[in-house]
Amino acid sequence: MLRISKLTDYATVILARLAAEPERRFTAGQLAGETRLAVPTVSKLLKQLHRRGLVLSTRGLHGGYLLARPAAQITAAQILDALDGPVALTECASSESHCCIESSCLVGRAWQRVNLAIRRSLQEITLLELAGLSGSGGHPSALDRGFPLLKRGPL
Amino acid sequence: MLRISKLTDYATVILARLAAEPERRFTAGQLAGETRLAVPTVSKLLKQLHRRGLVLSTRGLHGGYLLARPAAQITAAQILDALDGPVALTECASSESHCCIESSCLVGRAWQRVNLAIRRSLQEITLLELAGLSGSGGHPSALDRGFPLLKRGPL
DNA sequence: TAAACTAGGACTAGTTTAGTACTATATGGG
DNA sequence: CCCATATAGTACTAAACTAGTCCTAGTTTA
Ligand code: FES
Ligand code: FES
Repeated sequence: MLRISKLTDYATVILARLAAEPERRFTAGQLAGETRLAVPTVSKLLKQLHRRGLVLSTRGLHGGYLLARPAAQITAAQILDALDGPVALTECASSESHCCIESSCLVGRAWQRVNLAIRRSLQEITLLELAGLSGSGGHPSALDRGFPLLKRGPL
Repeated sequence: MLRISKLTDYATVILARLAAEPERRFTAGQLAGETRLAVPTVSKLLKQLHRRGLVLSTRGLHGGYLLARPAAQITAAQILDALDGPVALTECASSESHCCIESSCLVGRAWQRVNLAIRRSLQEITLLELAGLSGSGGHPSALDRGFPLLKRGPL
């Protein structure tokens, strides 16, 4: 019903691997080997992640990839945005695609609010947590506090 | 990044229309006319909604569709499930599709938890609110209270 | 210069989504 | 009884998107 693409999932796996050893520089091949993903796929994803500024890259011999910033500062929302782009929950409500109904439609706005709420939630989830590394630090996870999904109605 | 299908959006529009006049029996043609959607599409969606128990149908002359229960008792989650089925956020984590990684992957579980949290949220949102009818009643909307998206970590 | 990397884009196959059409079935009125 | 008007179900087509592969170009170091 709500879905993220397989590639986005893979990207998270890759980022999680990078997060586990923030100092180490990985080549696409190494990451592919350690995550058991196909090399071209990993390569493609890393390129995309680099373009969006989530990883740093070094070219040439002994080149490779590195997390651009601490895992705690990378959110689930950023990862999703990097790969799928800022697609809205509904097609109508997004950008300027004019839905034929639009005028008679109160629903679009409602979905849009739900969408925003979900986004806000995803911004609170860091790569640290996705990678299962959150327990180590003493800081309280964003997941530990209940946070409000939808603040005040009406939609 | 997170998307519901256009058809699901249409279905919501149709349901919202039904919710606005709960007593009235609409034919597929009438609903299509009032929502400015194509008749075959509306018809198809109504059939689906009937199969999932969200609307009641009457066949034959003077037949038509009716909301199966008060709009306040129909949730966004139910609507999404009715049309897209219970698709999980990630493909891996869902059902029994074995991801090639699986063992080395902590990420799947994390996404799954996020998914559950979102579902729980969507169960709190009723058709009443989606249709923009929530303001009329005196009852406090589920959206008015902040509710916890993710309770206790770690993922 | 040669080897080991990343950058970028083009391309293909597969799957999903959206939309349409057609047949069968139920109801009620003339 | 028969027909008009509805829904029920299924099957089909076209378009869009996803996943994955491949190839060429550019960059760095030994
Ligand atoms: S604006 Fe497109 S369905 Fe509401
Ligand atoms: S189980 Fe499939 S990517 Fe994690």
